[in-house]
Amino acid sequence: MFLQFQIEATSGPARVGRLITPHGVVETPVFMPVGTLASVKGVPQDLLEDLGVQILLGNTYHLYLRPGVETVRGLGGLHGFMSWDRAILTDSGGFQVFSLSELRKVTEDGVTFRSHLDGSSHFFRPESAMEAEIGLGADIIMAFDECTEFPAERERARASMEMTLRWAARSKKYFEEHKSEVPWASRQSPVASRQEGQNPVSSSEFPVSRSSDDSGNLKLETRNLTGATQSLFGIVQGGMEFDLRKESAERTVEIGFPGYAIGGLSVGEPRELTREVVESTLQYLPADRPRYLMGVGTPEEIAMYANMGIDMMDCVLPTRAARHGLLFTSEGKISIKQARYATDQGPLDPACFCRVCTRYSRAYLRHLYAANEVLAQVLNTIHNLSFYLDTMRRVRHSIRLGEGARFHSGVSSQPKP
RNA sequence: GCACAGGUGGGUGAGUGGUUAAAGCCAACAGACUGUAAAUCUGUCCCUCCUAGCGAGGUACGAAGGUUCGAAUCCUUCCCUGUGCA
Repeated sequence: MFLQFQIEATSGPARVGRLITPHGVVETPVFMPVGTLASVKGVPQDLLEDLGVQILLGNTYHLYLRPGVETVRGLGGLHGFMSWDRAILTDSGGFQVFSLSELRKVTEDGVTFRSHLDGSSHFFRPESAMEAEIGLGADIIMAFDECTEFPAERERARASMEMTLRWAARSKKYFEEHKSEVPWASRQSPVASRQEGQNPVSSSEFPVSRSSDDSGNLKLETRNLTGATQSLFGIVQGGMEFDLRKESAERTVEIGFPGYAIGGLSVGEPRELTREVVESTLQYLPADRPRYLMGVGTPEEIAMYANMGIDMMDCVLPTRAARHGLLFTSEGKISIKQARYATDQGPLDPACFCRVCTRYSRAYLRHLYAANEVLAQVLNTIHNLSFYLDTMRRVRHSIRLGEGARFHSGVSSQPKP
């Protein structure tokens, strides 16, 4: 097993650690920006590196539909395709079993989706999802699960959980038999750039040099990945039933994975219930493995869950909300479209030192949004991601200081001068 | 000056006798967004009042008159705009 998880400090249930993947180190607790279609909408990869992003999400279902797994594989897997040499995690498509409920049919064997792009029919089963995730070549891949809808009757939640468990075992079996087929197995990790020797922001432990060859193609340089494989994480389900969560956790752990995710949350339930389910589930997940809470949350929530012992989180909220004009700041949420900001010369968040807050006024950001300029989406997304990443930096810092139990969110937790 | 074509709510633009305070789109103003079918979606968008409702009044389709039980819609005159001809 290539993935290593080192816990460096703890504070109560919270821990700070390092997740060592084939494509670099991820400091945990971590917030992982979502790049469903091999792109964090609006933000180029070099900027993500500047922001300190160490791991990105991609989505198997979406990439399978377009551009297609074999296309991505042929271009060096996701890392090579999107020119991102840091870690990547792919979701299996399990969430789409939930979110595309109008377009799918679930059976024991798998799920038939009708493509939201062209209506064509596609069948996903644990084995084919694994095949796709192996082809995409992320560092961490997720088992194919059924994200149980909310609300769900207890018996429905149980049946769904049982199926996810069977699918988890099938996922693992297929993965173990085929994990050597990852695009970068016993080969070079393809990462491309046209500039030689210029990689000023890379924090990778495996420096990657970049150049183009005589044919003008991007030359694929290298980190040594000999023997490296992907890591498959299991996913706990069980609806909002505490005992089902416990059973799902224990039986998933029994199957055995290098990391465990808590899924099936943030599907419309009250936020307080989310917290209770997470809290009740965490105790059944092994302390020496990374714990990943899927689909969460607001800045306050990611700080809270990190302090409860969650190591990894992802959420579309910062990126989607940014594109819709909702910005997270140390003073709360700001809807930059509001008329009140039309002549506001102040920075978006006076306590934030991101490249947006240190350069542009609220009036300008509001204008960009109102004028429907693409730059509005870019700048708003950069700010929100910066705010989320700052939030996690502060959380990690406070855990190291033994203050993990304290509540931290974004720059507001910074001591005021 | 003559001949056509027009003048509708912030804009655009439907509507050509009653279910029209007047479609749709845009703008404007709010709100939502949590493993991305999301640069999306929802609401408000003439004024006043309240018991806040497919509520009550009042204004309103260039202007003024008229026909009609009833007019943005039909008629008359006037004003204005565009195009063509003088």
